[in-house]
Amino acid sequence: MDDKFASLYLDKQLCFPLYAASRLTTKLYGPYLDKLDITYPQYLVMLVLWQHNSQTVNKIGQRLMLESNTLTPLLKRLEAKGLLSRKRAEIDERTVIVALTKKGDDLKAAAASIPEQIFSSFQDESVSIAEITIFKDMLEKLINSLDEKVNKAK
Amino acid sequence: MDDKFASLYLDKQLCFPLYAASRLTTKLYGPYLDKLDITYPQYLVMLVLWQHNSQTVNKIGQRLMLESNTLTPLLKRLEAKGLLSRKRAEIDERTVIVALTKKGDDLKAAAASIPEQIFSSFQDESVSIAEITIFKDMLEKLINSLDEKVNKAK
DNA sequence: TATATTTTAATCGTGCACGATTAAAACGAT
DNA sequence: ATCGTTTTAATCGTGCACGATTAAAATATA
Repeated sequence: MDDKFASLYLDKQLCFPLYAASRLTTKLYGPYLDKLDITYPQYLVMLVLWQHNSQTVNKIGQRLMLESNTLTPLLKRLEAKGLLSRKRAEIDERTVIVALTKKGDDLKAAAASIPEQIFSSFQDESVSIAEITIFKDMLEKLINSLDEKVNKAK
Repeated sequence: MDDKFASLYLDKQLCFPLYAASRLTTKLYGPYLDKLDITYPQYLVMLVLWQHNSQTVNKIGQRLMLESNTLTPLLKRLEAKGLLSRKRAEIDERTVIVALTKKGDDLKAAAASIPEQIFSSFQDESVSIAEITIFKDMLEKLINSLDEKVNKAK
């Protein structure tokens, strides 16, 4: 059966599975993050801070591909939870330095088991580690390509 | 260098690339969807309706993995644009039937070139069609696995 | 047939995403 | 040194996502 609109079928497109997979992944983290009382985007910010503490809003944005319009309110919420501090840099008053508090740093220990638990929940599946590695490589290639196209103006 | 928190590094995780790829994909569609005056989630709903017209909110939700709390307001916006109609089914007053209007159906022609244009923007890349196919298969496998884990209660 | 249960869409509140704009600080070029 | 440009974070408005709840209709059960 020939259909000149076949390209518009949902299942022919790459865009929907990416969207669905991303949302499902967020939900998968849900129960673990509830225990830490943070959301998934907040978790990503904490990951960045646990790996490289004390950095500008801009730097966090580069690492997560987010800008201040998203980050500023999110960082304020994490500040309100007592997990980080925000203060203007003396050397350059335009920038705001975000740094973990003791409480924020301590949360790292509670979060340490999450990747392992997420990972092991896939162990009984037909998806091998080798496959996941290939998949992640392709995903990163795709991101680089997309990033170039989307941000070509900048 | 040994690091007991290495698993918490952003670049070791699968979750972030999925999140980033999904957001970048949405942005890539941006310019094309601006011309149709719809958003990306609205485009997904239209794809579903172009493929199978006249269905309940529930059915659309199954296809996009969304629920009425997200869909109802979104459908109302598309209704306000004159692209679809919403009305209670006579046979079962609980359900709402969503159907394309003439205008909504006509938009299909304008959208028909989008997948091609998106696809061709990757042509100069090092990503082959074969690779994309493998990637999509893995993505769907991942979605099925995630869906099972996330919705195991239901 | 009454009553309990399930299904369906809608509503509400919170927290992202993001385009567009703003204000202040820093920088650069004359 | 001054003035225009760039950089940086913040603000604002709109539109998702989604957990929790609600109300009405349909269905199942006693």
